[in-house]
Amino acid sequence: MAPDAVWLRAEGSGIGRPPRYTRDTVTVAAVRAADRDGLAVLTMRSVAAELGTGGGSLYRHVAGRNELVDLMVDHVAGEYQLPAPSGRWLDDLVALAVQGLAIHQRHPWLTEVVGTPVVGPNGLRLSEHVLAVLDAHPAGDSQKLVAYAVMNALISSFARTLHGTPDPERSQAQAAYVAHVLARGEHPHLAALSPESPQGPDEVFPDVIRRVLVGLLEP
Amino acid sequence: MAPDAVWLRAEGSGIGRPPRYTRDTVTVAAVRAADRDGLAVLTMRSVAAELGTGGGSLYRHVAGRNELVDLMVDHVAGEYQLPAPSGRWLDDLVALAVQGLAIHQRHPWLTEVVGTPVVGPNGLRLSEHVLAVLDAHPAGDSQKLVAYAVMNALISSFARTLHGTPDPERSQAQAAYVAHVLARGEHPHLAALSPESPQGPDEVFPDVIRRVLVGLLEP
DNA sequence: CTCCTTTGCGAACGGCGTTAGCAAAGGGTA
DNA sequence: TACCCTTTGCTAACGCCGTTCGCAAAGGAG
Repeated sequence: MAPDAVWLRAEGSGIGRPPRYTRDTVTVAAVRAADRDGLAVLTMRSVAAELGTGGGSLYRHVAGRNELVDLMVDHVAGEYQLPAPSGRWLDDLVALAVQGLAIHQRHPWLTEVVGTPVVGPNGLRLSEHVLAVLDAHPAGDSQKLVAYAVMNALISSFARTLHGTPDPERSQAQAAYVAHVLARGEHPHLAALSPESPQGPDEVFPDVIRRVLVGLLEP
Repeated sequence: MAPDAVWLRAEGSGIGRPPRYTRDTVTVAAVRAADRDGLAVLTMRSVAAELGTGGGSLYRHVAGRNELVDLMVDHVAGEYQLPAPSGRWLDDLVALAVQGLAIHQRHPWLTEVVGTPVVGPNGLRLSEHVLAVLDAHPAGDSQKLVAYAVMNALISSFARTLHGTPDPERSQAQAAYVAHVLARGEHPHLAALSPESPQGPDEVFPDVIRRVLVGLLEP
């Protein structure tokens, strides 16, 4: 028998010793620590220390680290503002993607989360809203879901390149290797790349999303 | 002083006790173990056991686990077949993306690798080839690089949905929660989704890639 | 006041990545 | 052949991680 999902397990039965932390308290502390230090160094003990307690105490409110990450992801998914559809689905989706990129910049650890997309209350609300925006669109369901998935993939991808590498030593070593290979004269197209890009990735992002969505949803 | 990248450090100086394993031997064993068990349970000790030795022995050939993963990624990037550009850049790029999806299906652990794209010899070869395919295209460098990044992001995203979740219990719990929320009557668009998709994601993949690339690279 | 349920918390367990120290294996030199 | 020198293989150990367990503490019900 599989255990219930987090969002189906009630908390605070009302009887017994009253809880000092809630599931949300733990989640907020974890998000704060991850915003500051990143997800790789986020341990149960560090989250507990954020609350002034020991590592084992969290397991009263959270089944484990993975579940805590799920809670964190859905928590920041609640930062999406979902205005009523304007009737112009393309504008609405682009605005949504821009919001997603902003959320990723506020919470850079989001790009370190791998796995399948977490569907908590806020994730479902977002999915529902995307489908509502596309309600009048003649495309089929699977086509709309693919567009949604592509949108999310591009948000993550752009956010990753915007953050840069979290390990400066690694990027330096890689840059040195690339320079060494390019100096050998092979890979002429790579060597001919202009080192400066005319505009940053965050400037072209809305246009990229718009073009991609047009390509996917305009016949 | 940052240490050199893996691909700049020579191995096998010719003097001293001859090595029993090479960097490539370790990489191949790690790829084999990851293909079988996944990246999450791939430990230094398990890779070493694949070679019949102890965990600490690997550090003679590899600086650490992260570097081993880099080697693995670049190793499987060598599976790309890079034929001469045909002159039809769109067909060439779509074929390349289909190859990438096949590589991800042969090595499902690739989707678990996060971080920045690894640039080893094979990764550089692939990038060079993409730029060669787009050589005659009038788009600017940054536009081509964005298209390349989008292509890779979509390959990973599609591969992830194709593999399904690695944890069946988790997906079952999430499905139960989604059913519970949908039964409450909110989220009408989500509830109205047809449970069956007319065609699998791998069938629509080439068309999706083609549409996205057209949207990005056709004015 | 006493029971009962729930929570907080520290210690402990197994496993992980990584390191240190030493034995082993071959080439160079006489 | 015998000896040195360099490089490799391997085991034990360290510190840290996620997780579990057992018990003390805190409040409501009777």
